[in-house]
Amino acid sequence: MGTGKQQRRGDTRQRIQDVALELFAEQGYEKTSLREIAERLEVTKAALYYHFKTKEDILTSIFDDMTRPIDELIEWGKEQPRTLDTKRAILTRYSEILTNAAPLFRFMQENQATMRDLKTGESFKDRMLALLDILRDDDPATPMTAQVRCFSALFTMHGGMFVLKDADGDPEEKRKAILEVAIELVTQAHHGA
Amino acid sequence: MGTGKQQRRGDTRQRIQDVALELFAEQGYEKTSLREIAERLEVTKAALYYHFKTKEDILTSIFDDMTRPIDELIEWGKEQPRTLDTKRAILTRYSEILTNAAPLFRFMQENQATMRDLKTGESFKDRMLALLDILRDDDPATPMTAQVRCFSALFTMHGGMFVLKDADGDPEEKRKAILEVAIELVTQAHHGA
Amino acid sequence: MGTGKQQRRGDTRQRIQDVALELFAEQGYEKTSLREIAERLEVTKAALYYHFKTKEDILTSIFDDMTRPIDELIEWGKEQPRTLDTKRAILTRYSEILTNAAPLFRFMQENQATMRDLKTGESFKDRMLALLDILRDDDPATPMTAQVRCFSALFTMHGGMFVLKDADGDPEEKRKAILEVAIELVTQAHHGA
Amino acid sequence: MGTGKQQRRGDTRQRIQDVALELFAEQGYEKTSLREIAERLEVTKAALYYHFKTKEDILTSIFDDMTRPIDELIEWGKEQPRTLDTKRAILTRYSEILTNAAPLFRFMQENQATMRDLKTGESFKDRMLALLDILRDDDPATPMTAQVRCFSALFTMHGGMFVLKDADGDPEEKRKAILEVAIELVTQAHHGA
DNA sequence: TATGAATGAGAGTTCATTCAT
DNA sequence: CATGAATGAACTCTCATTCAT
Repeated sequence: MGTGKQQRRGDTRQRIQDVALELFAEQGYEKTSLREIAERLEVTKAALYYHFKTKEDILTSIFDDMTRPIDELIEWGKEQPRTLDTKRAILTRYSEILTNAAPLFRFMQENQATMRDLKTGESFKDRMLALLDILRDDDPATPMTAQVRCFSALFTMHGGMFVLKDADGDPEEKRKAILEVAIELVTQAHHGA
Repeated sequence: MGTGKQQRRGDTRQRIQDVALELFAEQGYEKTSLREIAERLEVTKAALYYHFKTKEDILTSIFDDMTRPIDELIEWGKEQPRTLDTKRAILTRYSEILTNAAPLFRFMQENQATMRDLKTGESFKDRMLALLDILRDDDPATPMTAQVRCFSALFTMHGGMFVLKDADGDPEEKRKAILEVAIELVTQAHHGA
Repeated sequence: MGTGKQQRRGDTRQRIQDVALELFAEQGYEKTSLREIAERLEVTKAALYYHFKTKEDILTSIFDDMTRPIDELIEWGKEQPRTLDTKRAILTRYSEILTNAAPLFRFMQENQATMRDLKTGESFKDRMLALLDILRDDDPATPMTAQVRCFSALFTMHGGMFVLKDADGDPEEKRKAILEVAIELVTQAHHGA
Repeated sequence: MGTGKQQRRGDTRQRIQDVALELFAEQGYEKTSLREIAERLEVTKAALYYHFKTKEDILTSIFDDMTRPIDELIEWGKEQPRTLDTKRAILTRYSEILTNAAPLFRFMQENQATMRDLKTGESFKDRMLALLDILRDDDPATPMTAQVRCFSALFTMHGGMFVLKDADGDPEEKRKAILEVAIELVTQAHHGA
């Protein structure tokens, strides 16, 4: 209904990011060619290069926009006392972040090999470790199982998103169940288990 | 001398699989070219095609060899009563399988996007679901959290492998800690939590 | 402050030529992109097209400005008697022209393949032949060696510029030595050797 | 007459070098695309990559074959006494080398900007300097003009090839004239002029 | 006097794959 | 049991150029 090329002006950069993430998540980073992205947008490949310096740059730019909430969460977490309440809050907020940026996290989950040699991947790993640092206690007496529980909580949340995608049931209910289990894991760890 | 090309006769097929898995795990499936594999083996690309029909075929053959233990485990599990002991045994044996074929599972973990459109990937996913089916009870009254706990157990074991790779501590100890947490999760699920 | 964009007004055309010649001489014509030129000037590529019709046009314009002295020299030379003194004067003045427009001549020296299919290149070659015509005598009895000596004189002057650039010694002294040899070559030619 | 694809087997590498040099000399290195080379040979671009690792590698391989005579000449020259006879012999033999590999030297002459950032170019420059070192005397009292005469001799020979290409007269006669002038220049230099 | 946005053509390069020998 | 030679399709990326604003 008239939303043709007119409305597109000025938002091309954004549209590239959207379509790219869509395809990256759908097919993987390596298997998605710039030709595909361009075709789906009905622009030329060269147009992509007007807005982004390289293919990797497209991906990076998507991350930059979407990982800001995580950085804020980490910063906030670092300033809080290491209480169980803090940890619960971290997980709760992280669960929301995950939900809001689901395609991006699905992409990461499924393209770890690719992420590994992208600068962006490296920095994301650092963020995860920072979150882990907040969840677990630095006490050297902390048993190994407690550490396992903590990363298990994180993994459960990440994995849950797209595993339960296929399962039946209300998405919101599923999300809450995942969060609940994650919180429980961290709670046990907090109590030294 | 003597360990040169002489000894190599006849085991080329095996050597291709070894090197291929090594590289696939290291760099990802898409980013590993047949040229690289051939070069590292000091044979020509064409030689690979004598032993395998396609690139995908190399990967598939590796899986065929290595997933047999899982199939046996599933078959065994299906015939057992759905007791907690059975589930514990499943997890314990699965932990060993994972350890024995670590590079392969690391590969799967990091190349999910690739796995998705390989026939092999599909069938592996089926195996995972079969395992899940044994771990969780089919009772429709089973709460969602119980289901989450089950796949969380599986995810924890998968993820643990290469997350704890970087962490300090004795590998065997780490493996046991992971298994312990996984069993606990399934136990809770078994009790309807 | 004050030497910023303010002072630049109106001399953009000149600045483009300067930067372009700089880069053309440094990297060659083909390997210098308009993007580079624009970036170094902190303007957009499109701005270049406001001032010049094509890339080649930029180069041509530089030549037009800088080859005028040569045209004047040729014109002057044609009107003079073909004495040895005239030839000496030609070489002396040409040596000065070369020194004043060193980057341009370095560019030509090193980009002959490019020059060949530029209209400008063709016309420059004509100029060289015109100079040669003045230096050598048209007498059909002139031995081949005399002709060789004449173009050798020209070549020596051209090549000297950037060969001796690396050598040690005072630049002005080197220039004089080159001129001296060139004059000697033409002198010998003039005397029929 | 039956010299179709049959005869071509096994000499593809050589044919690529031949055609490449032909085109490089004709149009310049940058302006010659691999597509052109491939088309003229009636093979695909990929075939070129079977025989050579990169475009630059094609050029390098041509040089490797053709500069061997120069290396031998330099080696020979270094072992000789620095007499005038030696220098004359150097020039004479160099003149023959130049004639035999005329297209290559024409290419170098006209693509100096390109040569400059090729490893091959660097090493060729070294060879020229080595030749110069033999021609000129290391005596610090040697006047600048003597040095100029020496490189002028070399330049004259290089330049002569393709300048006199257009001129009228017997090629062999022209070559001899050039050689004569070059020898004279070096002779004068040798006598301290 | 310039810019922002885009294009079409083409570059060099790599890939999985084939097949006669 | 393997190689040498080649292909076709695709890739990422760069270029000179255009044009409405």
